Amino acid sequence: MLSYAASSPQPAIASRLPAAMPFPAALPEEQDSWLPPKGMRISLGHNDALFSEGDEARSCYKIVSGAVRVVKIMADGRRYVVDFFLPGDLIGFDAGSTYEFTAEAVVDAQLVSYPRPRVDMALAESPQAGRQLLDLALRRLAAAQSQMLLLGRMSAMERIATFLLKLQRRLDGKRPGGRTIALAMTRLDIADHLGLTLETVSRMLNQLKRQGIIDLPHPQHICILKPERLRALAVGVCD
Amino acid sequence: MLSYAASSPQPAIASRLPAAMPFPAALPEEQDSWLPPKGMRISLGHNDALFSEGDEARSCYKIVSGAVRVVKIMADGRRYVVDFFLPGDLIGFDAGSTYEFTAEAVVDAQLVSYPRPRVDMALAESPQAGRQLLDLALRRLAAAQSQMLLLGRMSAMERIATFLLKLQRRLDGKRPGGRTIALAMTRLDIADHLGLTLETVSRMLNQLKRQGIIDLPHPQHICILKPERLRALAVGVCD
DNA sequence: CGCTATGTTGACCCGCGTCAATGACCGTGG
DNA sequence: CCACGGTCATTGACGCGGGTCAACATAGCG
Repeated sequence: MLSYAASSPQPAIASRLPAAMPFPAALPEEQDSWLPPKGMRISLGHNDALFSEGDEARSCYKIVSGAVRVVKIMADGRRYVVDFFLPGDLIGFDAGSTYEFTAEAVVDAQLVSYPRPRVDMALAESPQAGRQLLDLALRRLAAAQSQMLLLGRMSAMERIATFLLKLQRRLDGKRPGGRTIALAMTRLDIADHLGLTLETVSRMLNQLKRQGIIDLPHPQHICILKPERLRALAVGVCD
Repeated sequence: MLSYAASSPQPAIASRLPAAMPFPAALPEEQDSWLPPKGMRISLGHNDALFSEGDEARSCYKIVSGAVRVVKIMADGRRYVVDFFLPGDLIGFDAGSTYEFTAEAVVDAQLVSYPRPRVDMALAESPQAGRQLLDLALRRLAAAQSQMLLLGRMSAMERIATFLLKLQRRLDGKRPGGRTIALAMTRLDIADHLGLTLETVSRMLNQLKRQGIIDLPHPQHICILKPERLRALAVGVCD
């Protein structure tokens, strides 16, 4: 069983220039015009923690660049990656008084922080602000439910195929047309998100490559050659 | 692979008297005082569908008595039970214009329906109504996330133990003190909720019985004899 | 009473986890 | 520029947890 050394708990405030930026800069993705106009800028380095399970929830954050993963960890070190957050995504708005999971930068990332009192004020003022936040929560809930179907009932190959397609659609909104996915996360991150092991993820990806369905020019770059076959695999048409 | 014959799609409006009522009558569980005062009463018989995936979302519902399961079904018949809903619970409030899963009565059930236009009106009027609905959505989201950890990373025994403890806590709020859980759902329902098979659920329950941790006086009744040992199993202390 | 739905139990097997060895890549310092 | 060490990915061998299949038990229910 793996255990994960907790990286330094305090966020690295020191600014860094991201060397390689696998994800494009933010577009105004989610409807969050209701947020307070200006928040404090935060820079995180590779694997830095933004907050940890149990921390007092002081702020919520919007990703500007890079990528963040949200993880839950069991007592014995088993890890589950609840979700990956990309530029434009809002994170931590669903916490009560305390965060119930840990957030870490997958790669160097820039965020904007919105103190919760400020957010609550904005919610109290604008009637449709609450509505938009509710809609966001409901979208997250729907996504969580289809992830439960994936974890509960899909084979390894179906999970991988579903993940790749979903990731492509997400990135397509930002940088449309690209058939090549620039992966920010490692095989282990993907495995912990899909309820698999990193070996299984690697095997499935290379099996897809051998079948000519995807290409792997670089470990972190996945090129989808035959989306329709991937779609068939995601629905369970065998091999 | 099992396939599930779709029961008659239209809800059985004909009233029935529930013969055995495994769940107690509703208490004012969730804070939903903001709901319109009176909604239409609905009675469902065993396995009747309340609504199906793809139906136009006209209403949301509150369970008065009985139990309802919410399921997602894959093209080839694989099934996942997203959640079970007990008296006091609100169902269908998270739908967009159309339901994205099917709701069926586990046992005979009574519900109250609230037409969505009526609900939207209540939301527009009261400022804290929206806040309470948001809180409800966020509680559901948190529950979904811990279910993902269960599905992605827990062994069969850990899933069963976690499920039993969670179910007991839920029922305890309504009928406190009881060490015996009156199960409304079958082994298949439980299996489809935990990402297992009905045989595995049966084996694990009987293994717990052999170890003296629970008793099974009747297939639908589970008596928790040693909650602390169950709690240990849920966290992963082996056997 | 028999019919049907549900639950139990055993035998077998396979998909994926586990363990281990090797390879590719990258930043760092000599 | 290259040697070195660390991280990540790949690949193979092997085993096990839980899925699959099948037989039988039990319990409501007409």
